[in-house]
Amino acid sequence: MATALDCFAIEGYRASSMRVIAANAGVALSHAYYYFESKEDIVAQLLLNLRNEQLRLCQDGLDEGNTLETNIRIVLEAGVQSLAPYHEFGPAFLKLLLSGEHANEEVTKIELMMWEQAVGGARPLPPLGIRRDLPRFLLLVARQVFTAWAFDQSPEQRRSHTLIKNLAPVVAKFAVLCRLPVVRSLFEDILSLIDPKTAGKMETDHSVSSALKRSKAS
Amino acid sequence: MATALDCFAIEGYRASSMRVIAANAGVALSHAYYYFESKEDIVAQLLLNLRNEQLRLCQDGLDEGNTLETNIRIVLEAGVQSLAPYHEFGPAFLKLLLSGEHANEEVTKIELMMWEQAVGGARPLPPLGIRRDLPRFLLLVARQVFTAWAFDQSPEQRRSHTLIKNLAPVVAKFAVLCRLPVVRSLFEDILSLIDPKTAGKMETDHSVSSALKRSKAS
DNA sequence: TTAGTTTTTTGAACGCGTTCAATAAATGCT
DNA sequence: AGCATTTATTGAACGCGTTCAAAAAACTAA
Repeated sequence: MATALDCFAIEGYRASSMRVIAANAGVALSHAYYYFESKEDIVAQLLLNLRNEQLRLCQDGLDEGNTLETNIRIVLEAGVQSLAPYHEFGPAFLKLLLSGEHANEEVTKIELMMWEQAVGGARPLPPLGIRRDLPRFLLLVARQVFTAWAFDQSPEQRRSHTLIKNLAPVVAKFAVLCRLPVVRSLFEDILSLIDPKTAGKMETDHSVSSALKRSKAS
Repeated sequence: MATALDCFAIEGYRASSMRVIAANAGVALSHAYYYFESKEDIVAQLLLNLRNEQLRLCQDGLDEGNTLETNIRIVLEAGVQSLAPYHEFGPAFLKLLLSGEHANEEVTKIELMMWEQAVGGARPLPPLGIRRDLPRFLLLVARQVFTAWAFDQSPEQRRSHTLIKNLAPVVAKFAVLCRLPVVRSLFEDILSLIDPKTAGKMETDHSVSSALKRSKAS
């Protein structure tokens, strides 16, 4: 594992074939598959390591009574900072996360933990009504930033940094606006979209007509 | 090309290796690379074909004075419907779109065209202030739905259909809420995030205060 | 017709991720 | 000790996407 990570860091993704990693570790190619199920497996472990580093990186900045906006920036910046040396892994990371396989539950757990700290440590505290769900929403936003970062071809991923800088105040502002009932219900609608709780019980196409009726009624 | 698409439709993605496609077309393997730069190239053309089919599919439903919500649903549903036979291509499609390579500009053009029709043909018309930018915003939303669809493992991608059904009213509602200045500025902030027009000249964090001031002033 | 040039088409090879039957080494049991 | 069984390690192979120099065919000009 250590050899694989070194290999990744030094030689890069494309150059770090299974053969190269195995050779650098002094074992046969096929022996690598005795320890790892696949190459994706190694990438998954790398991502987990990097998320732990992100957690460590941003732990200092949080819990100091910052603005929510500042905390959002701290977490996101720690993310791109820890991932920066492995930017070429971006698409592979993304595929891993989106496909929902491997041990990405652990990754999600770490990410959620960070966002809970970011929300809980923010002063002033976000509106009470959304305080509980805000971390999950921020996780969603962060995944979006991650997607943008993964394919960011600008030098040193400048565009991703700019995105973070501009996105943080928007999200923080949105959180504040959630005090207004209209915005608040929007927030809840968005969150309810991603959870599979109400999945798989409607059958007919009555939804079309009902949608028409509803929009006419309102 | 026709053989390749047939192959994709009949045998599926994984089974349709370059060798199989070439054999089915009655040519040598290397000859396929005389016509296509890579396998990704074929996938790109397939996606373009499917977007054209989506355009054709939803052309009937639009331009009939539907609600914006209905139009959103029509376009999104036409999307998943046309893509359904090629669901296993999802990750490949996604990588193609996100990496911004190949002829995906043409794909984006078609998508934008559909959203312009969806917005322009909606009755009542969306708020004047956002009418011009709404298509681009909807394109953004659609890409998000596409991402979810690509990795949707539920039978017949039910979850994606549910997502569309629930998402459409939320987005339509958001569009209506854009009459409120606070929500409207949120909308503009989000849109300004994705365009690289204001990229690489801001240094200070004045954007925070300006955003707050704007929401207070309005 | 013939020679030269461009366009099509091919076979063979490369490195990749992955699999598998086989051997070698370590371990447990009596 | 010796044998049996589990664990570690290997070499060889498979199919994949891709490349490339060279052969075949088609075309052009004298």
